[in-house]
Amino acid sequence: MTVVTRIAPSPTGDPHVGTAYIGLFNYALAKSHGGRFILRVEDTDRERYDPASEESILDTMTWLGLEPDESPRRGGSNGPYRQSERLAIYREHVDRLLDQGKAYRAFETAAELDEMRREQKRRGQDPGYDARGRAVPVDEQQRRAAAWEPHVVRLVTPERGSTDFADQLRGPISIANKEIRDPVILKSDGFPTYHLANVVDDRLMEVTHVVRAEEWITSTPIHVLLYRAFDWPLPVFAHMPLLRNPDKNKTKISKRKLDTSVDSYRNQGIVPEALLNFLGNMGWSMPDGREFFSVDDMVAMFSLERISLGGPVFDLKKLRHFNAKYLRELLPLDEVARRAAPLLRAGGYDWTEEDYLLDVIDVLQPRVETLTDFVEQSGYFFDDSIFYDEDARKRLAAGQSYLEDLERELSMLEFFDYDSIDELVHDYVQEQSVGLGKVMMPLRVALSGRSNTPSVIDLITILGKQTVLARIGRAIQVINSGLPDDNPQKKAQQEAQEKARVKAENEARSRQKHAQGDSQKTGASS
RNA sequence: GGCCCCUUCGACUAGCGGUUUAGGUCACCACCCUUUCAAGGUGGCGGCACGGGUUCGAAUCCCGUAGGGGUCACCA
Repeated sequence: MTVVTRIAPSPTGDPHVGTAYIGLFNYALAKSHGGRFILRVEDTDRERYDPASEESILDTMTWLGLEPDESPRRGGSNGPYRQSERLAIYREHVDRLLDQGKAYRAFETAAELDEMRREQKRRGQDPGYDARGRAVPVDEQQRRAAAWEPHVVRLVTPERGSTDFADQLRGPISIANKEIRDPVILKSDGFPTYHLANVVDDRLMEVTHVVRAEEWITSTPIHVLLYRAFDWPLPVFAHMPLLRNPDKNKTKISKRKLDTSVDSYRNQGIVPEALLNFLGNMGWSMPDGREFFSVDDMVAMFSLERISLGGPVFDLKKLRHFNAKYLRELLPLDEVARRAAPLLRAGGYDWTEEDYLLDVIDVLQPRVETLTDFVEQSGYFFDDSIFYDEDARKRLAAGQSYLEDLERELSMLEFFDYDSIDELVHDYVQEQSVGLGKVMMPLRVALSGRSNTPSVIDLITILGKQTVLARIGRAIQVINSGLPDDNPQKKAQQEAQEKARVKAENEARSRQKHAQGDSQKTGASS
């Protein structure tokens, strides 16, 4: 028997990490059995429907690499894969139940139902539909329906006993039938509810394993009853633990308390491999204890038995750690560069030599956690207008003589490669008999404007002779143009002037760049 | 509140009756490395919710309690 799994997202907003999570496990289960993985769009709620959402959910699955074998985009033999296009199918199935007396039309208005619940509450009863609609004779139901009286269709459920099913992860689950009470299966707008559409579609799409979030456990008896009403065999049910907020009580993951948008993580520079690996460790573990693994690795080793049931907290720090691991170890350098490039371009940076980019990425790699960190930390590699703040100026001033010496010595250096530079600088430091830091820090600041960067020798090597000399020269100018003194007004004025100058330069550069054409810009993914 | 599910370090987890003085990872702390910041290395802190059973033996099995979550819609 072919294993068929599915995810059934509702297009009601941004692609949700929960969808990615459940998608990953459905994908892994199907693929580990050589089966199929389906994506079906559950757009039966016309109130919350968001037309942009479906596209973005589909795009996100592609970005993640969890390509469905069948979907609205890809099609398939059991389509359509959008529930709003399957209304006739649901209608037909509802009619079957109606004909067999397994369902009935109910005509209560919303106000009536509200009143019923109020009354139940007043009496201290649990609120719930009291099956009053069953009392309406079938011919009357038909007559009123024919007269276009608004109504829903409800499933007849047993009043006594219990509905039992097996959860693959939790064992037998039994829920008393009095908890169920004739649920609506067809809404008055002619759209099915989740329960009906879900069961019918899973059956017609040959789904064998229903892997979904824990929150569905209590409505599973409705689905079981529907399968029985249609005389269909049950699929395997497996209810995954719910991802949790990092709050005190670990409540169900929610937009209010956590960023739940996959797109948002994507825009923050999280790579799909890391997100998936992180998610794969939520409630699941490799038999050999490996924590870093690809989706393919997961597929190779997957089994439902290794799922643990405690609700895992979605820990941003751990996600970032996984991402950092991918960025600096697991992904090859050129791949990291390939992914960072569009973000850098979007940030207004440019370069001509591919090797230059690789060098920059290479030295920055150990100090980034996300792709966007590359943009934040690499400005001085692409932008000559270094801004020296007060702290920087102090550091420059402290090393003025070293800068002057080194400018001269570097200008005379014939071979401007790492080893030569390294030798030159170290010789100089020895000559002067000062601490390395006393020389390196002013140099670092002169070249980058900041006090934390990769190794200074790397900086010099990558930036190249011309740029290095120019920057040291300008730094010396800055020192000579006036040390920051104790006059705060003057200081503020200086800084404002300097900032304005840098800003103007940046704008000029960016205008130039736009004018040159930006057909390659791909950074602003949405 | 009724019903259902869950419960190993702050977080993610390994463990499926004896190999356990409960292992790993993140976070945190310390040290090492070091021209800064990182990265990396070493070490540390820290847990089987509680109470009963079953058993020669329980984190592992059973019951209860507590705690947490979910669900009770013409939303999925």
